[in-house]
This record gives sequence, C-alpha cells and structure tokens, in this order.
Amino acid sequence: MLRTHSCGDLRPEHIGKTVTLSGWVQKARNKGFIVWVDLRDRYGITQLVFDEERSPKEVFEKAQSLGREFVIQVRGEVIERESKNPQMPTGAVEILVQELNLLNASETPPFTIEDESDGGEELRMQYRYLDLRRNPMREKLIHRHRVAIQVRNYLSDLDFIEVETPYLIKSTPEGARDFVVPSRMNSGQFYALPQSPQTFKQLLMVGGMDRYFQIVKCFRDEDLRADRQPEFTQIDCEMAFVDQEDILQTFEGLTKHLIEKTTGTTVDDFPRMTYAEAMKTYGNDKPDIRFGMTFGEINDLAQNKGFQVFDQQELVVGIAVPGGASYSRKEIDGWIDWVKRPQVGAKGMVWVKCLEDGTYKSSVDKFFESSDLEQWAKRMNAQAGDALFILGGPAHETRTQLSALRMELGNRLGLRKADEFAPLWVVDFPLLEWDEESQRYHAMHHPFTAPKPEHLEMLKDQPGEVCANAYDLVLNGNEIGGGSIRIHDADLQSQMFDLLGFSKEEAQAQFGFLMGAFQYGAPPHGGIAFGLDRLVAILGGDESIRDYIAFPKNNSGRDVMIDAPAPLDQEQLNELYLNIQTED
RNA sequence: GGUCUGGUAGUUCAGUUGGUUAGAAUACAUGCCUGUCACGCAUGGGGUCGCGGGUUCGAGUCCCGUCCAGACCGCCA
Repeated sequence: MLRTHSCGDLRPEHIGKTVTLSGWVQKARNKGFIVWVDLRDRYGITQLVFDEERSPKEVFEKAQSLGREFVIQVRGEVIERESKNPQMPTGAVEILVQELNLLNASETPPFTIEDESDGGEELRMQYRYLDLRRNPMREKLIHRHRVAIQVRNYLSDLDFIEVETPYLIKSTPEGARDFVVPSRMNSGQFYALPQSPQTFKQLLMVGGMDRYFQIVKCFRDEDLRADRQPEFTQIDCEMAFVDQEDILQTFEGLTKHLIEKTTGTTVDDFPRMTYAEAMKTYGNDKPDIRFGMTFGEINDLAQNKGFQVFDQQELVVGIAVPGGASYSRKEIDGWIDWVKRPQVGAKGMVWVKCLEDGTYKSSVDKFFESSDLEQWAKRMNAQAGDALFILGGPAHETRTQLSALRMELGNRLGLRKADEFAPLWVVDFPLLEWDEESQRYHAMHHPFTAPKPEHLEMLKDQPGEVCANAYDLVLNGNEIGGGSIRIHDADLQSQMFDLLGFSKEEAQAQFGFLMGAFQYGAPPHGGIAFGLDRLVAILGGDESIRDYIAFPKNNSGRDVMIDAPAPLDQEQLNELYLNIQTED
C-alpha cells in the first residue's frame, strides 16, 4: 500500500497512529539537527520531520538530499507539533519519519510550484503538467468539474438525455472556417470537425428524443482571444414541442442553479432586453449591466447650435463617468487618445465636467449655454462630480466606440466586480444582417433560426427588418449562451436558403439530409448552447478561459507543450493523397 | 490581414543621453544554525542581452529586417 492517508487528512485525533504517506516534496527546511519536509498531494500538505536523534540515522541522512518535487513515500508516527501552524489544516501535527522511500527524483522545476508562481505564461504552458500541480490551477479544474456535474444532474433531472454526436462530419460554407480531416479511404475527400452539433441535435428532435443535451467539444478555425480557443466546449441543448418562453424558463433555471451552487451568491429573475434596446442603451448586444453609465442620445439637444462637428453626425451620444469632474486635463487627454486609437477609431471626443457647484465646464463652452449642458447631463443620468464623454458619428460605429469606452472605464474604475453576477437575456435579434463584402444577407444566428411568425410577411420585401426567435444569455458583459427556435418546415427552410443566396442545388447538396428529415414530421423545436469554458471562467471570477482548460492552445493556436501542429512526413501525405503547396 | 506591448541569469524583472567588468530578487549549490513553516545567516556558480544586418571610436540601449509571446481590431453563422 503506497499510502494510508492523503496529505490533507491528518488531525490531532490521529496522534499516536503510524501512517504511510506519499506525495511530492514541496519544500525542505534544513535546520541542521532537524529537517522539515512539506509533503504535498492534491488534498493538502503535511509536514514531515526528520530528526538527528529521533529518526533512524540512514533515514535522517537520506532526507538531506531531498529536492523540490521529489516523489517520496514515508512511514512514521503522527505526533503533536511543538510549534503549531494554525494557518494549515494539518498544522497541529507532523509525521516523525521512520522509513523513507524515494519513488522518483526530480529535476529542479523551471518555475516554482507555488500559488504565486514566478513562472511566466509561456513557460507554464510548456510545462503544463507542472503548472497543474499548483493549487490555483487544480482548484480551477475542480471548479470546472463541479459546474459540469451540476449541469448533468440538473438537466438529467428534467428528463434531458446526453447523446453523443459525431466529430467527423461535413464542411459547410456558412459560419466560421472548418477544421478539416482528410479521408484515407476516400481519396481527395475531407471530413470537417463540427463548429457545433447544430444539425444533429435538430435531427435528434426529429428522432423523437424530445430533450437532448451534450457537453461537447466544438471546433472553429478562427483567430484566438483570451476567451476564445480553436477547440472549446459547449453545453449543447435542444427541446421539442417548446416555444421561446419554455426555453428561456428552463435555462434561466439552469443558470441560476449553476450560479448559486458554484459561487454561493443568489440572483433574481433575469431581466430581458431586446437587441434594439441593448444596442441603443449600451451600444452592445452583450451589455455588462453590473454598472450603469447608460447611453444618452443628444442629437436634438446638441445639433444646430453652431457646433458644426455635431451638426452633420448621424448620432451624438454620450455617457456619464462617475467622478470624472475631477479628472485633470492630462487624464481627459489620455481618454481622448484612447478613443482615437485605431482599435477604437473615434475621430475625437467632447467632454463636459459637471462640477459640484452645479456649473459646467466643457471642451465646447464656446458653442453651448450652461443650460444646454445641463440637459445633456440629465439625459445621461449624470450626478454632480461626474464627467460626460460624448462621441458623434455614424450610428452603429459610434455606439460600438462608446461601448468600448464604457467597458474600459468600467474596468479602470473597478465597476466590473468579479464576485458580482448580473445575467440577462437579450431577445429579438434580427434574423439577417447585410454583408457588404459578399453583397448578400448572412444569418445573424444561423440558417436554421426561425423568423418571428408575425414578421413572416416581411421576409420577401424587407428581410433586413425581420426579427428572429433568437436569444442570447449574457453574463457580466459576456455572451455565455445563445439559441433560437428552429425552422421545422421544409418550405420555410428552403426559403431561408434562398435568402442566404443558396441555389436549390447547393442547398440540397449541403443540407439535403435536414430538409429531407423535415418532410417526415419534424416537431416544433428549439434550443440553446452555452460556452462552458467561458461560463466556468466567469463563475470562477476570471475573464481568460485558458486556466480553466487543462491543456489550452496559445495565441497562435499552438500547443507549446506537445508542439502541435506539426508537419506530416511524406509517407503519411502519400497515404492521404495530399501534396503540400509551398508559399512563394 | 492589421495595431500595440514585450523578449536581458533557471525564473521574474531593473538597466539613465550610446561609454569601466551587465545588476537585483528569487531559484540552485556549499557551509553554519536546537522548532522551522515565504525559516535565518554566510559563501559561490550561473548571461549568445531572441536572431540577422546597419549607424558609431564604442550598441543591452539608436535604425532596418525577422522570429517568438501577449492584448486588441478584423474574423468568430
């Protein structure tokens, strides 16, 4: 038996017992006459003591050579510590070691295996197996496991069944780029890895499964971000014989359950906001409603008063910055530079300080009366002591820019508290969006999303105005889930493909299987998919998902530990009928 | 595809206007230390300043190129 207890088990009631422990050497403190070794495993740390007088001579000598991360097994008596450490759960006891067995030596690790490691991101990725030994990393993976278990239990209790769908499927032109897999048995042909199990879960509904979920890997060959990986995990769900309200209720329940079970905080019923409303008041379809700073549009108040910069803009809109009246000229200039960066792209920014004495000071004092500025402040819900930051320009662009500014201000003012959870539903998304590049409509959600029945008539003449029965679940400014009621009628689905620019032949070739299925009694159905990595990270109080994935990819989509992707040798390429084209 | 930031000891970083032998902390090694727990003290080893080119009497420092990493924009139905 390699151990009788874990390194987190022993307490004063074990004093006098002889135990066997195994684990890693966290640290050895050699005091000459006595050596203490912190022995670590997943469950905790137990202090071992090797004593000149009380330990066997050869054991004491062997203990001198123990280094960090050596794997050892010890046998000894649990004794009371002479000086206790109240900070450690096992801090009242220690093991007086009688037998020491070196199970495996270790090189000195390239970074310290401690809560606050000295290792940088890249190094920790390269030695991920060492990084995972650190408490914060282990706790994050355990947190992920707990969320996943709660999802399975909750949905299973509601009669959802988990069904696995295939990973080797067919490439489709819509949406993100596919990862493809060459087929050896079918020369020149390729599978694609699923961007999501979308069509399969719909076919499961046609197949009468009624309620399906799956915690499933999805693959998208697009550029990465802190919260985006090329392979990621979804909680994919679908229900038959439901309307939008049924789905919102069901998954609001799940999300509440997850927040309450894994963070200990409670949340009220989720507010709902239409897409149009979210864009108008937050400039964003995934607003962070943990803090205010909602948009105030002031076209009617600020135009035709002699300030030409505003007069010609489609939209003039601003926000109140709490405490902004005390900003120095330099700080304000810093924010003006910030919005003018190419990533944001504003041309400039007008500011107004709402002073404590009720007067106003602004960059446009020449053009506006104090009473004008007061009305602006009112529209932006400003208090005395705030500043107004105002942008003007084309409506959509300006909203996006002001939203970026609002989020950055929220971050820097500490308004985005990691332990606060503010979920909301964003509903009534447009069905389609016009794409300038390809000069055609694209599905905003995906091509299987059902238009709102009351908008069906507009589909022919004003397709851009049609709203969909589509919804996103937003948590703290992040989209953590999105879904829709699906089309279950072959004719309507065919009409959608028309609108998206598919010929009848293309639609048949790409999605014939789905249209075929709809001809055999497809039930009304709809669903939702959650980004598990993102959800887990936010519930854990982080924005970056990488720490919540055991073996993530870096910024360029590489796994620096196993050094993937990598070239294939010629033999393997031949077998797959592939030639590599060299760049010139 | 683009913008920005960074790359100096095993690691995390400092390094002035271009000027002596490139530093600190930590890790590591050795020794000392009668209760440590971020132990302490002393000593020591450890550098292709990412790589290539250029400017200069002289480059870690300035310029050009390139590679790598990170954040963001585009992209992500």
